[in-house]
Amino acid sequence: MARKYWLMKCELEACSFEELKHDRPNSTGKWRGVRNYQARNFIRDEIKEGDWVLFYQSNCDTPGVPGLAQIVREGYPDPSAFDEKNHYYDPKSSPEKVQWYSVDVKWKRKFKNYVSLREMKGTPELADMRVVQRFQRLSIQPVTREHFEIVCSMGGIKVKA
DNA sequence: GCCAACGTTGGC
DNA sequence: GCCAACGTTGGC
Repeated sequence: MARKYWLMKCELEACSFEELKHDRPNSTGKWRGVRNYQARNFIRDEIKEGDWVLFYQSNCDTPGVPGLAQIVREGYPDPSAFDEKNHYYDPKSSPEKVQWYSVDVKWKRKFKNYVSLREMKGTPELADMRVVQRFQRLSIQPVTREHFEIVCSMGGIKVKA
């Protein structure tokens, strides 16, 4: 199975790229609380171990991609949905009838240059990338290999894909 | 803090 | 099953 590429949004407040590297065990973050069906389907069905992730920081002064992560654990039931005290609790989900899924991502590589959304919007080759479309809210987006490589080169690194 | 878009909910 | 109301996302 060919390796795939994704863009995953994370609110800066929830976990920055630096926090992922330094503050999480083994530099690995557990992606919890996705409550959108399209994003859920990607997590459950399509995202595979070894896939590359453009780690995207949203809801901050300069939204953009600081670097790369990689999928280290494929879709598994999101435990936050089962926990009544959790903000993401969903009574419609249970271990018997799982609604929502998690993946784990590991910090991989920081770009030499931060690639801001603004720069991506200004790059004609990225015009059909989802993240640059107006009002594109989907928090997990498939990325083509071509777009992935362009973003990496904007970030000043070369990735052997 | 504003506000457009869009997903979800719930009354009918 | 329609659709209005409401909530959330997220750039600006």
